Amino acid sequence: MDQSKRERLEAQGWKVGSVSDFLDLTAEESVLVEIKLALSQKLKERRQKLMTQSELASKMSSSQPRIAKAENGDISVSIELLIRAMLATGATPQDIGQVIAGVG
Amino acid sequence: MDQSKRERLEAQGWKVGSVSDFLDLTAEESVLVEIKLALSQKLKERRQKLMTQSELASKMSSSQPRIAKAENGDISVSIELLIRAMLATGATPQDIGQVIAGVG
DNA sequence: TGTTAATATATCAAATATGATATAAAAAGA
DNA sequence: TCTTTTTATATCATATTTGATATATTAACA
Repeated sequence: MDQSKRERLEAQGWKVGSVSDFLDLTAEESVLVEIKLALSQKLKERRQKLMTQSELASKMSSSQPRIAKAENGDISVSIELLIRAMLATGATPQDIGQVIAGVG
Repeated sequence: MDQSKRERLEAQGWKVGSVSDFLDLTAEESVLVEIKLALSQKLKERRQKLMTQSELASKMSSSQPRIAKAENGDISVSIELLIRAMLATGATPQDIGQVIAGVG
């Protein structure tokens, strides 16, 4: 993993003290992180083409700040919320599956 | 949706009072339920070939009862846990993506 | 520039999900 | 059958995730 990726993770609260600490994440843990980041990024991409964060938030009875966190890979956002948000942008299960399959 | 599917959902705690109540789920909500059920089923299928529920539970520092709930589509199990469990059986992001893409 | 719209950050109480434990039920094998 | 293993169910204190709110920052644009 390169420096910039690590910094991006750390900035969002992922407990990454150092590269070697990061390597202590099990393979499964880091795949999970990567899945979340991939969903975040795709969500942002889709949402920006269609509506504001506030509009998306109403569509799914959430809040604008939570959408901002979802799009920025904040650690407090669950995969569940990311998927709900993707669906609210009109993404199909195929779209979502493709994003996840693209990890790794 | 047929009667048996509805009964399966209700048995797991999904709030499905009647067929028409069920239809009040937004499209997004029911897709989310279907994604969870699809992951549950695939998890059970994979796990059974490889190990006991207890063994899987240790691998991911969870508990046997929670694996049972995950495999049976219990409403208290998050997509997050389902994905963690899939990964602990050796599933790849591709495997998981394929399951989700297959919904709908 | 100034004004407005959009996004980001911080905090928090309430809701939900968690692993643990105990134990019941079912399945597998003698 | 009896015994052991495996899976299911119930309960619960703890931890995590949630939407809401307030507000700061940034972007868009007149």
